Amino acid sequence: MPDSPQAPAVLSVAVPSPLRRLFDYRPGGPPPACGWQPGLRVRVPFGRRRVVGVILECRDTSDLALTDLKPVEACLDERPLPDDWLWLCRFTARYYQHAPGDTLHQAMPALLRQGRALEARTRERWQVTADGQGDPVPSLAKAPRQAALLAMLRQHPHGLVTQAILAQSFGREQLLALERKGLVARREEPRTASPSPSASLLAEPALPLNREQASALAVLHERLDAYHPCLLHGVTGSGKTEVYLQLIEAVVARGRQALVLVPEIGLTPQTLARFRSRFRVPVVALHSGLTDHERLDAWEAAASGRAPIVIGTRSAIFTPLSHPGAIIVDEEHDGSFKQQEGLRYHARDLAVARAHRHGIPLVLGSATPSLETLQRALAGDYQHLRLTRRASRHAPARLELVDLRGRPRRGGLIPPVLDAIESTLAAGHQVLVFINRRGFAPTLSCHACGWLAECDHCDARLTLHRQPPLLACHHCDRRRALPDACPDCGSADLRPLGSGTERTEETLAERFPDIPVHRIDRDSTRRRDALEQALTEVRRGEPCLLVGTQMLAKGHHLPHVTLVVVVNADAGLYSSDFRALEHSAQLLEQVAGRAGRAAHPGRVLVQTMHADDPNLRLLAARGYDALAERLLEERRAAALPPFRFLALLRLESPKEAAVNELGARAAEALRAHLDRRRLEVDCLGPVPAPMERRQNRYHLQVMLTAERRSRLHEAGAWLVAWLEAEPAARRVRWSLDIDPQTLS
DNA sequence: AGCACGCCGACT
DNA sequence: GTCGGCGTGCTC
Repeated sequence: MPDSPQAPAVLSVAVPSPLRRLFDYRPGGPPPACGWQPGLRVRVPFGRRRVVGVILECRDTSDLALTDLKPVEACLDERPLPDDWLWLCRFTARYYQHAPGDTLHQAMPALLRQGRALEARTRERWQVTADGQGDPVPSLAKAPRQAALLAMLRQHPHGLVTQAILAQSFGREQLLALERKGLVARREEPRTASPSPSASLLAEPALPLNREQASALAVLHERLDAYHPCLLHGVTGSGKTEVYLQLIEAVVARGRQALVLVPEIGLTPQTLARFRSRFRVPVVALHSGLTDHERLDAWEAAASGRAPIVIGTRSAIFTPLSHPGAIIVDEEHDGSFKQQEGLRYHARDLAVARAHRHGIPLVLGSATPSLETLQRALAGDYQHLRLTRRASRHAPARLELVDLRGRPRRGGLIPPVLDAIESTLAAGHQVLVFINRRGFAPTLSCHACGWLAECDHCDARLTLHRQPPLLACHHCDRRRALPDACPDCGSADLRPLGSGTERTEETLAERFPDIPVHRIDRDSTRRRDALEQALTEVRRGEPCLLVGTQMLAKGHHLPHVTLVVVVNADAGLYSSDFRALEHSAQLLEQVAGRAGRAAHPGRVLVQTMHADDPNLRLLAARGYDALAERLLEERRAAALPPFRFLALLRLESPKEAAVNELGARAAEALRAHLDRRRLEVDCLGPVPAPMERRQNRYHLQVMLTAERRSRLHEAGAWLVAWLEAEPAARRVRWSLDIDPQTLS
């Protein structure tokens, strides 16, 4: 069949490939009923393969001769993919200078990538017919199970789905028999049921708000129809979630959808339960545990508008919404919102762009906002909503600095701290010991010659583990057996150096033999549900010790903990990464927030070798907000983000010479271009990355900084084009990281 | 990224 | 004689 008269001559298609351009095809196969349009998936020949691509442009001409274009094999959709989704993908590809095809591909559920149709899977719902309502039903006199089934279905005016019926130990044959007799009827419905219009929205009443919460909510309610970015800046325990819930209520009541982004470790069964128990409408969760089919169902339910509330981690920002009403980013400062490889997007920043595009409210929530967000709030770009009151009657715990210098340590802890732990346990409370290294000890050393166990693939020490006993590199997968003697001098006097979670756990178990010690780190929680199990145990409230890494710092509600100990606060103090102190302060404040949330006030003991450090002292004396303001002044003075924009070219190769040469040539070429074009962009480097050798690959970076984002963008685009044209760049892995989150 | 082509080393 | 190492080139 010939194409309709208005069919375009050329379709520009984004194909799954790292190439930063589109490929032109001629229309082919049966044309879609809606006509050729951007957003339609097509199967196309590409090289020697057949791939699924997305039409991005319909044109009349191509740079190539029309006869050189291959025809599309088939159109896979009846309607284009959602246009808000398409817009976001194109925005993302442009902003992060990433290949359009790869961007679209990553933002799509796996089944759509494979060419499956975008349609809701259905299930059957069974309802009693008018005939079935008649009483008694004579045809069931000799069929007691069918009669019982009919009686059960009569209890449910909205009917029951097959699965629920089979779960009541009725058989499919009984259903079919009732159907043949015209007593029940079935109908198909999507897996994610539409909210029934009659039912009330809330399944349980909203909680009362304090004055601050109420005024924050009032501000949000005022402008539900416009782009309205807000920082919800609330201390731990101040009730941010209740504000989210009541905002969502207002959004859903207006027939709109709410999208909630949470950090990777924040999508716990508790969080989800809190949302699900509040609302009578479906809450769709997007997490790593879903099957491909479930993910597609969720995507379709969001795109069709049947899912009024969508909650998920970073990648959920790419969920299409037919009736967007608000976007909420909880713990907006959390590092997991930034993807650290491939398409290096920041979900929080995309949330800003998306809310702006849709003209809807955006809530960025945090107790310890990122300096980027805080600066925008202070400058008035975002509305600054503060929640300063905690639900419990206690003021947030202050950090008490404990000087480590010249004190003997056991398992990383000094005697007065051990004493404080002892008296807390004696009072019947729980103690959380936070330590930022897992394993038994950060490394193994020879007491005779000073040898240190080092990885041969990375510029890093090997970590000593006890269970099982081995030396492991935390930067690659390298594992080594424990040596009996020093490989350098033969001495048998090998000793652990420093403490990790395992050693602190061991020390505490020895010192407090009657008290259970729960260790929470990546190793101890590798088994599924191990974390939830331990936390359930802890929530029972018996005195116990918790030893753990960052995993313990975030979110978990631990009402019986009244003492928090930070084994070493010094990691971020003197780092070469200008964001290290910000991240470190956020973590300390989060850890401190675990103390004393219920009936008892809390204490936070922070061990440090730098008890005189002015930043640490400011944090301890006046809290995160005061330190953040000082850090902002430092950033302004040093011309660093958020007062200047950054992009980082990362280069990596097993061959040291190859990265060094390419890095030098790229920086040189870029600097020449910047001079020529008088672009107000600075180029620094190349410099080796903080850990130059990782997994036997050499890492190098070139940094671009600019006061104006458009200039940075222009320079980045030029650099990418230069690298794509450069043959030597094909032997080195490189990526341009826009708004890098860390410099490592 | 795939995927092929092509041109040199140790095996059935 | 060929299986296979990874350099090079291409994808409408």
